[in-house]
Amino acid sequence: MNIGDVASFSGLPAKTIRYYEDIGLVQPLRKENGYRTFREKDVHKLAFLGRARALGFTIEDCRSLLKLYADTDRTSAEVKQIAEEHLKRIDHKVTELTEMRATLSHLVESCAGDHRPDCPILADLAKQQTENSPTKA
Amino acid sequence: MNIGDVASFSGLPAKTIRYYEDIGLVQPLRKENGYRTFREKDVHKLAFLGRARALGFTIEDCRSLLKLYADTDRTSAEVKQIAEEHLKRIDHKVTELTEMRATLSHLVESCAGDHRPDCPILADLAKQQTENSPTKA
DNA sequence: ATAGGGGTTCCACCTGCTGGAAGGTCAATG
DNA sequence: CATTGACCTTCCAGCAGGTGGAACCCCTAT
Repeated sequence: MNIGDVASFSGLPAKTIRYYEDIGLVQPLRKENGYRTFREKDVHKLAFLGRARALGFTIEDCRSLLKLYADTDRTSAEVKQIAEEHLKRIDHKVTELTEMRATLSHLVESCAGDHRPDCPILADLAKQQTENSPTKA
Repeated sequence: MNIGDVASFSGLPAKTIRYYEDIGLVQPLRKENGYRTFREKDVHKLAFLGRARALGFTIEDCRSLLKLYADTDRTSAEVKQIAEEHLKRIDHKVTELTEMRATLSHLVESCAGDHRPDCPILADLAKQQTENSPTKA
């Protein structure tokens, strides 16, 4: 299978597939002419990657998951741990976004959005506040 | 005010402040010795930036917001539009994450997480599926 | 004089691709 | 047999939004 076929089959752009080879996630063979040849298992791996990425796993997570997938001596605990950590990351992000959303939608609602310059959104962004604790540089 | 003072005052790392100067968000003066000197208004701008970034606005949004802030001929409609677009982005992201979360937590729950290798998480990631529509390369 | 805690620049790296240039290959057509 | 067009290849640059580090200067206190 050439990369184009794999791309349409897996839903991943050819560029991404090449990138995945670059970072060592898949190892397709090469034909005489230099073209990549993807075996069943390569295609399967790429589909796996596509699904894992769609669930938001990082590339490093994917690497670990693929390793575990290939390792019949794995324990499901190892897999679950990765998934749970990822779940935590997702929850964290959602919380963050939800807080932003709350503040922002409040501001948006209070803004007339007309021809006048007065704007509570800008006012809020500009308002003086008590000193922040410094973030580590 | 030196950069360190501004950093602890605004809560932004010095590195970030330099970066913001680099991309033209703030224009501190320079002392004879090359040190940056931040005026009231620079510090104010940086605080503004810190708050806008904390609400998730992109740097380009921040640039626009600062411009509007400085422009007394602005209309609140212009500001509101930026905020509303950002709100939409946030909602989109939350939806995305929530869907991931649903799938993922379902998988995590179904996984024993013990010493055995059988794992529904891996099984799901590996499962054969109907052909995807190709993503544009 | 020296030590430390500022500051400066510049360059590389992070994540996860994506775009584009410059070129090789292959199958089909004129 | 030449050419066209759709493939494929590599490599380099760039996106966002910083962050880390090296190598160096500056200022104050001891």
